[in-house]
Amino acid sequence: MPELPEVETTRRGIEPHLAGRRIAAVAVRQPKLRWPVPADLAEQLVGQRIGAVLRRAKYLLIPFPAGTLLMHLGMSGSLRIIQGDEPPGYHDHVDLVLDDGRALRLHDPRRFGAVLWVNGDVTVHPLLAGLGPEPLSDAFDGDYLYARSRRRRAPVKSFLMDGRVVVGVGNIYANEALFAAGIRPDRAAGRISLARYRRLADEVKRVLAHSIEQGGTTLRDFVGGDGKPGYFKQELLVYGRGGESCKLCRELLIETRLGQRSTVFCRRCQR
DNA sequence: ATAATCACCTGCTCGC
DNA sequence: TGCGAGCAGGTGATTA
Repeated sequence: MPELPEVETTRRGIEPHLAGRRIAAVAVRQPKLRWPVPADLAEQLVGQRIGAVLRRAKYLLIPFPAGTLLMHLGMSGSLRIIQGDEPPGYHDHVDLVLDDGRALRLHDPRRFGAVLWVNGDVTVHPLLAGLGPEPLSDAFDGDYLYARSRRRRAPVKSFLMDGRVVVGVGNIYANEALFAAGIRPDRAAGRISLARYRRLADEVKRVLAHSIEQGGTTLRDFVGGDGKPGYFKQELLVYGRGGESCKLCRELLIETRLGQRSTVFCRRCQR
């Protein structure tokens, strides 16, 4: 479910309900996520007051004086605010119970998500230390992409989805941004001009920012922290449309596989 | 260093 | 209706 816009939508949805609250209890019904949920999580969190909910890449971070709660939604995770007496359903693995009788509940069928406690400076944690710039920051632009891509033979789509290059560009938005920029996803990253990378960086920013405005892309049952679905899906131009006709030129869209990921493009509009 | 593949896990759709 | 195959929004670990 979650790409960057969905994670950001979640962050915006839950933060107002968490800020200022103290954590009254922690319930872990299934500790086997991507990594084990720490057995001493409650000891770190109970009694602590939440100030803010931050995001770095697709990680959600809740900082405390002694360390940071780090969460990731993986492929199928979602977070929502519930009334504390709502009984947990199947795949409702973790609750952070708040002092106002509500709770933050993690639901994650595939369990690729994570809930970790990081002591001290979270930015030097191995999961975060090597990450590339945020796509919506000024550090990410066409000149940066061009410089990082020289002599790289991997497909530009794989390059764009590499978190060490830039974070937060998942499969949906990589497909969409490459279509918008008119670049074939299987072109070698090192063989694309500066001008075209400038266009690509602009389209990545535009597509992500617009999707965040729409509340993310709802596939299956994603809902933001406020329970509202995302509205971006209806605007997807290529993702999930393999075999259908291009909305710009009517050519049949090609669906292939790059780096094990479903890839859709138009061979007329993208070169 | 870079590129490709594997792995984690459940649920759903498809073809037979 | 049942069953195996393949696929799904991510990304760290492992292998060439």
